[in-house]
Amino acid sequence: MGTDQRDADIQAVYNHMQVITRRANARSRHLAEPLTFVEHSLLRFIADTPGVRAIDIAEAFSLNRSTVSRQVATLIELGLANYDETDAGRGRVLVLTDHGHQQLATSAQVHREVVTDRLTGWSNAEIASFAAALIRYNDADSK
Amino acid sequence: MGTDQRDADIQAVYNHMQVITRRANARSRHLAEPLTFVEHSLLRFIADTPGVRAIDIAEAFSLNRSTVSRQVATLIELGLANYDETDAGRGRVLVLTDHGHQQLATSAQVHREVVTDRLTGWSNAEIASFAAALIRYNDADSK
DNA sequence: TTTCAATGTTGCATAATGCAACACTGAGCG
DNA sequence: CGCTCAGTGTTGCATTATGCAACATTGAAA
Repeated sequence: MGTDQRDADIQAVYNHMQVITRRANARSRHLAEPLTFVEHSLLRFIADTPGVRAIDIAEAFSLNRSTVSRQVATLIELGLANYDETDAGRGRVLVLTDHGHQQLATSAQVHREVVTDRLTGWSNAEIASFAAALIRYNDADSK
Repeated sequence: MGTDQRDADIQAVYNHMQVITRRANARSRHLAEPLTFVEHSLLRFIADTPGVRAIDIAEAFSLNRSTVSRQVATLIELGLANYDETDAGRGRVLVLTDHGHQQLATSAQVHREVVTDRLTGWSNAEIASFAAALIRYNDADSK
């Protein structure tokens, strides 16, 4: 009995993550706030990962090098990122420009507000618990 | 102070959902199990929504009619869905074929197993709570 | 019965992606 | 100290998902 319920709950987890993904994709096609979904993801990863190179992004996102190469070229064209000229070593290290940091902060705020609306009526503890579960879930995939 | 923590947790919720979306997209590009991400989503929506027409799918998924038209054509070519010939009325009602039901069940099982692995070490109560939070979160978006 | 709005389809364009071939460069070896 | 090669990045070409707009179809209502 406990097992059946557990399986049902696991199925629900998958189904609702699928819905989240579908809706996130749909939203990202229509509104490209200050930043595209791809741009936001990349900037955040660069900001959070000191010494990161294009190849690292490709691995982290399961994308082809060529795809990342083009996306990074776009970020640089937009003045959001740049190569760390002070760096020596294999490959080229990416860093955010001031503009990049600023745009990322703005974009994050926009999205945080959307999520805030959707979490109306949730207690602080419920949100904290939800965030913790999401983090735990993602950590399990990083292994 | 509670507010700061709440904001931080909300930001974490967004960030980790972004990761989930990114990874789901990446996985769906590489492995198309028995079914593609799009196919699985569509079949599940058709299965769960009696009397559904292509236009309903377009609205639910925020896709253009033309896109859905082509995707549905693919499902029919693959023998996964069909028009309900017994139906009269505006538009054409979609139903799953036996093969469609079967493939959806198989695909759901595959994904449930993946999720099961990632939820190793979680108690039944923790999973139930996570599923409930995801459902609650998605419901808030349907309004 | 006729008309029209709702629904579905198709031609054309765009964006994201993969693959493969090529170009560049630093690390380590002789 | 210079050479070679593996690691990294770029570019040409193809594919897929998507949107838009024009067109086709069809049931609902006058």
